[in-house]
Amino acid sequence: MTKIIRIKDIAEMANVSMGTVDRVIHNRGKVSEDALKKVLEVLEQINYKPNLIARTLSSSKTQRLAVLLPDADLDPFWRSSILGIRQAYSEHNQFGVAVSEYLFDPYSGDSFREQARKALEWQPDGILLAPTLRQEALAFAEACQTNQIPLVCFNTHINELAMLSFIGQDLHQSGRVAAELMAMMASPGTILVTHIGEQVQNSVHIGAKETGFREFMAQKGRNHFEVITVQLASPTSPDFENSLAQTLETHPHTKGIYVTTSKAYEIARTLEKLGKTHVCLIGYDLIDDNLTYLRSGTINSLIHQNSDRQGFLGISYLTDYLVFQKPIPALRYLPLSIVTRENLDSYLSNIDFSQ
Amino acid sequence: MTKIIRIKDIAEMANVSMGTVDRVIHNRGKVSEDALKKVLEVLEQINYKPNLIARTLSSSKTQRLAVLLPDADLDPFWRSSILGIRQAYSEHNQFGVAVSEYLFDPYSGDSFREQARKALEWQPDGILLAPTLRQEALAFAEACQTNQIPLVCFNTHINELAMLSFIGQDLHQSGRVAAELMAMMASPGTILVTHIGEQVQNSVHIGAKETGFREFMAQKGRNHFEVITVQLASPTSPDFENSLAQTLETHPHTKGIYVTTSKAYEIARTLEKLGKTHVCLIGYDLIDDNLTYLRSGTINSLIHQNSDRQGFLGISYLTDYLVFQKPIPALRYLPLSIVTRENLDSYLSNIDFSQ
DNA sequence: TTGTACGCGTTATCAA
DNA sequence: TTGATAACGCGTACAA
Repeated sequence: MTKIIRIKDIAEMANVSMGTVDRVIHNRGKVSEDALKKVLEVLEQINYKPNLIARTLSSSKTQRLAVLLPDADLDPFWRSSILGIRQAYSEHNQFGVAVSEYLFDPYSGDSFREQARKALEWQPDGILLAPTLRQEALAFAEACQTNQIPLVCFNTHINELAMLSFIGQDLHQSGRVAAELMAMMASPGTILVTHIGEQVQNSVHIGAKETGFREFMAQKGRNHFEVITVQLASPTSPDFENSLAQTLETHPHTKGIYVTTSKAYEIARTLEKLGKTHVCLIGYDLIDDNLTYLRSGTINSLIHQNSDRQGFLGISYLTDYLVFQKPIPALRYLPLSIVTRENLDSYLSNIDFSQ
Repeated sequence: MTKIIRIKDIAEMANVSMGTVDRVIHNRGKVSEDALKKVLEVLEQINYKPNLIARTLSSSKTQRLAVLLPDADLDPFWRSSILGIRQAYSEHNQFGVAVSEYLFDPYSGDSFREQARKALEWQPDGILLAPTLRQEALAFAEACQTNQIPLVCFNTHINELAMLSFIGQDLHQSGRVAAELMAMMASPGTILVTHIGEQVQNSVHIGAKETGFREFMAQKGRNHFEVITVQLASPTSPDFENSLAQTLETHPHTKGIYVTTSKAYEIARTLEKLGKTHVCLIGYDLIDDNLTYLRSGTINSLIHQNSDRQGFLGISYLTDYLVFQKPIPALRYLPLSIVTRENLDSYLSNIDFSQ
């Protein structure tokens, strides 16, 4: 039971006032050589840990956090991120944080720039960003830097982008996990890899998953599998179904399909129509459409990106950084969760974070 | 931007003093009918949320949390629980909680009673318990109840035990997940189920996993698998190896082994000696010995109980309940995480909880 | 029964 | 450059 050391105690030990100690600790200057030395000496000896409770109570400035992410109505993938963000907000707003959401069209540069402008206009103290568009994100990050606003990114990693922290998953390893699952579940034959629903801009992003997938298959696939990358028509176009049917005809020994995006349900729907549900289908993310087909068995497994947790951690990190002045990790990879029919419910019941 | 409503504000609105408002909110009595009514009226209209920061700063009473769990030196399974507990402590001790650990021998009633006694002697405000021994735990829970000490349990669920909250996993579903994995990975043949390392007391505990396993196999196993429960010699005895070898001889078509405890490494070690690593082995928990064999491929998959998270949540729940007076869930099932060679590292890098 | 005043540890302000 | 002091919102002890 070591008693707590307060600023007041330090002041007494160093024979100075609390104000001086405060100035030294936060090095705000305006301290004489002499006083500085005395205080530092005491600080060396004892292990001062500031009382964060008292600090937040005192400096009751509310920190404004702007969140920039795609509109979930345009891509359901983002629904769970928002849930995590709101959950974090509801847990942290008592520490004096305000969160404002700016939703953009994930494929429209104009939309992004518009929302980014609004976000900066709000004069936030921190920003959480899902950088779906490379060029636009880079420009925005620069704006943040010149404005001295800390930036945390999630979901999509962009190398050259300067940020405080990134929260997401290891895409390369994620591809390996998918391949491992495929090798476990599919019969020997042809495996299709498709990036349905993704834009060209994200080629790096996508490449990592495919590279990981192929790497595993080359190392551990025992030559049982032939991996072929296919480009399908957009799922919104009427050609989509034909395009898939034709691909399957071209590759009659197709035993598995790896969808590197959250759009596996589009494939599943068509496979059911074509009566080809025996094909082993692996995709990403626990969005409603995917769950339907995971339950019916057409989708065999989903890799869970923990998007809810990504959002939650994003807000938590910014709060820690701004409110509590805690150090936060520069990189946080979340687990590559393997979800099947049998453990699905155990994940769904954990979408809340109350801890 | 709704401004914060303080007790002072309520007092002004109701034309009473802060003291009166305080008495009403915490219903400590000593309030006249008249004043009570006025304050309640205001409270109805506005949505008062007490400032938890100020509350904890003010009432600087430290809450004492006693933790009762098995000594990790006697069973490595408990190592990660402790890590989670300590992590939670390090994050919450600024809110004025003190944690004291009481470690017992998981198979000794005497040891448990001894530690339980010490724990109560410490006069804790809340208790976190891993109830490995049924009878002893029930008696202890009663003692807690008569002493009015809130009790949270984790890992092992005991039905009749009165507690504030339970944190663990759905054992029956866990068995189903194991079976699903087995059906994916093992060739048709005999599957052994073994409860190695568990005591008879926990038959209910164990039964749920096996029931789930058999249920899945009966429903979805397509008669490919014959499930047989085997009782092996204790892994500490010299007979262990022989006992397993003999079992494998008795069941020559053995294609898989499901170990319902964290002791899969004992089987793995022997399988390697016997040169039978082709047998599909599924077990529980990311303890070091298991990881070695998961990496070497002798163990095919581990179901992760998130024991670290269990401990973390246990402390968090008690803190929420005692310090912040928040409601906490009566039951929290954690995900049934499927861990393979490829996604293992993504779990290991997440043993910290900094959020 | 009611109201007031002090303390929790820190930050911020202001006079010296 | 310093030190004293008033907030921050709540709990509590004590006086009215």
